[in-house]
Amino acid sequence: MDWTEERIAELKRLWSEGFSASQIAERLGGITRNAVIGKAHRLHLPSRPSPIQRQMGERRQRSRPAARPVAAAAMRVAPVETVRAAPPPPPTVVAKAPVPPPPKAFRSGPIDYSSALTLSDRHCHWPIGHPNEPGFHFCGAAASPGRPYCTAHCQLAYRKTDDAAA
DNA sequence: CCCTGATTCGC
DNA sequence: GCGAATCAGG
Repeated sequence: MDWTEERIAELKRLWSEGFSASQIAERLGGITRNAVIGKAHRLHLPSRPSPIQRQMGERRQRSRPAARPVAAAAMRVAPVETVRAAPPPPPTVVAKAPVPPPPKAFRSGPIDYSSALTLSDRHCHWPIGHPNEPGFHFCGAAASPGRPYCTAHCQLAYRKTDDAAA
């Protein structure tokens, strides 16, 4: 894979939005996180503080999950059937959501997820982008143990408050 | 072990 | 310039 203008732009965008190198690598496809990091380094992209701590400590990097779009897109893309399993509630609205949404439910459905990652249970199922848009994909980062989302998105989806120390 | 980004260095 | 291997770390 060569670094086209588009890919570089995407790299810069995702990198600046706080996505991990592996996330970016999967998003761009065909490259490893090493390649991403190496390229980012060469582009003189600002380095991020400390990898993990950033996820845990801050939650500024919202990634606009497709809460409603899923349903809307489903209607256009294909007959809705099993897609209704709503993706995680929007960060701003999830404030007091008592129970998290079902994990993998929204993985299956009429929507063409060909662009989505091949997610294992260990990877984040947080939808990113609009299901009907080209760039749509699932987060794909390492998920928290026993959870469908990565640490960053878990906070948005579950609104945990008991792991302040963690 | 899982993961993270940073750096090195042969290509 | 590229990125695998490696390093240093949570």
